[in-house]
Amino acid sequence: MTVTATLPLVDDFAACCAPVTGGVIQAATAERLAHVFKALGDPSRVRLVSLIAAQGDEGACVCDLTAPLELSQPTVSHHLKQLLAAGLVTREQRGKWAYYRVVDTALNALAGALTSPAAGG
Amino acid sequence: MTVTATLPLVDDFAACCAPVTGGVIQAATAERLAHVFKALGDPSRVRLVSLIAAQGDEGACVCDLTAPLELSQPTVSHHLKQLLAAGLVTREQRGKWAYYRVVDTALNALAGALTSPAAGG
DNA sequence: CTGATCCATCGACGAATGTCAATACGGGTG
DNA sequence: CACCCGTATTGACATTCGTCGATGGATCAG
Repeated sequence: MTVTATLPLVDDFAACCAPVTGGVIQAATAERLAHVFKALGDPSRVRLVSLIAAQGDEGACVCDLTAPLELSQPTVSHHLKQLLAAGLVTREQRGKWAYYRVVDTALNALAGALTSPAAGG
Repeated sequence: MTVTATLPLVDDFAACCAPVTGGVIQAATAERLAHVFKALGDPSRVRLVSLIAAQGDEGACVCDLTAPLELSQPTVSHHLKQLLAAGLVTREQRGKWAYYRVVDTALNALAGALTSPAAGG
């Protein structure tokens, strides 16, 4: 695994934090990264992440998310499912409500896949 | 606009670096962010960015990109167009060839939209 | 000018996506 | 038990997307 790139896009994204910039990434890695990016590739889902993040540890239930997005409840559930599959949020059933929380480490890992390896080599 | 979020997703992505975590983002901001994320939401384009980044300042021409991706030349051009529209790469016509380069600042800004405001806020 | 090379655009096609209304599931409440 | 409420799933639909082959435009070699 030669390291010649000046860029980012971790070579082993799933393996956490990824020292990034490991030259050209593998096809499988690209697929995993693209899956996460695609989850953020819709305005509604970006807003969803922002709204959920704004609730912090408390989490946000679906009923709080439909109004600000002006979307139907099934559509919101659909988007949440994709964010969940991408590992960007977690789901916890508390009584009758489902609470979603943002996975900060996932966002940080994603950011790490984008930025240079701190030029530290 | 109250600032209560613990999260990211810059409130003014286009305005650079974005102090991020400015509470809930605007719909327009979400749209711009989603547009960029969507550009990275395809495995081929993620690999493309990685391949181009590996060429550094020299840049990469299309002819060097079709083989590793095992895609037709029109398809690669199509993907490059999207990356260009998202501001993730630049295009420079040098003689007969078109050279693409990665825009590091765009990747950094995107990463900034994902990470917390350094917990300093 | 003729031909070859690099690249972008066009047209087409199957597949995936975002959205909704309707429905089903599961947990509280009476 | 029956009923309501919050959520997920299903089915449908128009739109977008990823891909290719064919074509066109621009540049370099003869």
